[in-house]
Amino acid sequence: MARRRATLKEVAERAGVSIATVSNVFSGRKPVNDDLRERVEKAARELSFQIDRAASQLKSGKARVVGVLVPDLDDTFFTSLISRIEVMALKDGYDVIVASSRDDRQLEESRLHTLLGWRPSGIIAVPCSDTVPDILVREVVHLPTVLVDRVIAQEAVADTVTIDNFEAGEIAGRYLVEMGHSDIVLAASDLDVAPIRERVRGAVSIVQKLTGKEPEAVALGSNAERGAELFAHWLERHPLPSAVFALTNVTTLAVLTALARQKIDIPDQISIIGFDDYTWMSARKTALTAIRQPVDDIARVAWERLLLRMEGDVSEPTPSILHTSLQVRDSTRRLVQPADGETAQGTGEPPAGNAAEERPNSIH
Amino acid sequence: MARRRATLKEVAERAGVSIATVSNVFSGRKPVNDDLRERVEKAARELSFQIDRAASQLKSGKARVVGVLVPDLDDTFFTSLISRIEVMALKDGYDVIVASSRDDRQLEESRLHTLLGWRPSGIIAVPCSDTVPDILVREVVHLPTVLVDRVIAQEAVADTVTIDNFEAGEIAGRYLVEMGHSDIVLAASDLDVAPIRERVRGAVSIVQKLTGKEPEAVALGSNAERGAELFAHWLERHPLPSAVFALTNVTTLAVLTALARQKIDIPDQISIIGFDDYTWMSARKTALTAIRQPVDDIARVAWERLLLRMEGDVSEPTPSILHTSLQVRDSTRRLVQPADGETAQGTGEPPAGNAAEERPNSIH
DNA sequence: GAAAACCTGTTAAACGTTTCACAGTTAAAC
DNA sequence: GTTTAACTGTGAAACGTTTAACAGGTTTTC
Repeated sequence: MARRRATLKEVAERAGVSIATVSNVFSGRKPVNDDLRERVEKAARELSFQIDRAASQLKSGKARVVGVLVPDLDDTFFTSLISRIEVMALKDGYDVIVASSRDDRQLEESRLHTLLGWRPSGIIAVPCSDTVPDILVREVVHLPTVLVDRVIAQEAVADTVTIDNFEAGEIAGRYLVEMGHSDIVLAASDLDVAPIRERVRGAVSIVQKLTGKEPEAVALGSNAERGAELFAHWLERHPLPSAVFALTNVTTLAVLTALARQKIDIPDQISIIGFDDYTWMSARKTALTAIRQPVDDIARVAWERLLLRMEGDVSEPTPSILHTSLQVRDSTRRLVQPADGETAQGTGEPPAGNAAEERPNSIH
Repeated sequence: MARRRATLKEVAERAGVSIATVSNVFSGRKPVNDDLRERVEKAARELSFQIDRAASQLKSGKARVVGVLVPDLDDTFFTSLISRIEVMALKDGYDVIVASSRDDRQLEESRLHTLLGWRPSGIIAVPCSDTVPDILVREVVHLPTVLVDRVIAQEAVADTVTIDNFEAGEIAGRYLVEMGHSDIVLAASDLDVAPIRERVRGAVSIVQKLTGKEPEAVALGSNAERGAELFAHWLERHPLPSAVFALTNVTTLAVLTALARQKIDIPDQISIIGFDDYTWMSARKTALTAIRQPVDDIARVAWERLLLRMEGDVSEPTPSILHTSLQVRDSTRRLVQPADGETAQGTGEPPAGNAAEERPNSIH
């Protein structure tokens, strides 16, 4: 059915010029006289012509595509990342091919393989585990690659953009301790993932240092519903901790769901620090205190590094480590019980209780 | 830097066969003897060869790519859609190219244009307005196209997958009336968008029919933060309505944010029905009653139709209209004031007040 | 046992671009 | 007024595949 798409040749004939000229009009790599250019543009319009990327790419070897691989397209953190990368890529004239590994190492390899079939100019990948996929390790020499988020920055064979996960754990841990908490649970997704381990390490080390107690880490996976069940189950067999620090946005959701189901009040019965910062977190009566990842910056830095590489930079792999901040809202309650010793007056900013301070500390 | 990627020719030489044979091994379109096939596969592995899609596509004219265009990659509804489409596409051997129009008609045209440059086998598009972009209208003859969500099913030139927006409005409106509400506000995003208009029409008509009152529709745009401001502003100059029906997930967020900031209690001071169904909606003490769109089904139906078209089906454009359901949770309170007349006993399912019934109706 | 049919592999011609080398033509330089 | 340089346009050769047409060799068929 239907007529084939127009080609350079047809446009050239219609405009009465050579195909090289038409190509020049479209690629802009050589100047073309104004009237000729107009003739060409008119002809192209009439045939609703558009350059065939496959042919263009085959001949020029240049792709103007970047592949983006993430572990999960249902996780807002990754889609925010993609959203921002897409904007910047467009600005610089690149298209984006998206692939999801669904947290499966094998699928990851295979998705990466197809991605490479596009001969992309670059790859931005969030590996699903902290071991960089073999196929990427091999390609990294030829192909600009930026690894984001789930990477061990020091070990990486390519540029990396990560947050300071240890610090993130520390910030949350310190804040909780300053608010008088010491009976703290860490809602982790998966302890096999390096960044999560780091967050745990950070939180554990500071809490231990300041209070002598060691927070327990619970693994809730990366599905909110399942996580909620796991956490509910955990709650059944343990006394209620005074605070939970959720280590990912999914576990934040899992914890909140479980607590909501059991009608446990936040922050009166339990304090919460969440992870990531999304609109829904403040669209609640008790707005959520959370560790904010600078998604915009992560995306920007990742794109900038990739662009640099695609433009030919061959310097040593650079790790970029960005910093998180604590978004203080209402979900963390100051414990009134006497602090043990001087520990609560730790380092860092003052307990910054703007919102937290205001709320009545009554327990009902 | 670094060696070029291997080509068919190099693999052929190394395996001591012709390039046609290598091609056959990879495309599987002609059988190849086992020992030869093994030789080829070995050679390919050693050179880490992979078919060049550009060349393959140029020659064969077949792309095995579909373009997916959505208005906003930060909107979970669209990313869920993409996520599901990606899974199914992969299963059927297609890759996905994602583009976002950022709700901008002009950008939409241009993104669509680049998408077409890939010579995709098909397009799934969520237009940003209800007028189908010119470029698509022209292409629809050549190119399998499925229009999703923001379309007027009856007028479309291509297959469409939508929900019954009028019905969605009715369901929410009827439920609110049955719960005793008549002073209702509709939190719309943009009244220029057909589906939103339909939702408004549905809600207005049923509420008017059952109570004689006409709900007011407020336009809050498609950015949650801005929407929250607009709604807060609206709240300042109007008496508090007894219920709000938010017509999109973003306006749901906007309304909740505004209410949270003003410390207006849900459902004691105001009842809410949200739109879409996401984890965060039930991860709250007062879980949100909401109109649930069958995202899975929408994605599935869209993909199935597209696949059919890509396989050569040339029948008339089919509109698929899916149905929403009300997810009753705790954010809608039963009003105790005497119902005006018999109106509240309308049609449809009983006021189904499982969760809503339980909560104390005290106003504090 | 010859003809037909079937396998399996090869040769070579595209596909629609980009881009190099070149050819006119005009402008600048001396 | 000739030589150089600068500008614009064209011809034609790739790029790495797919695929029709064909060529042997083996098997089937009558």
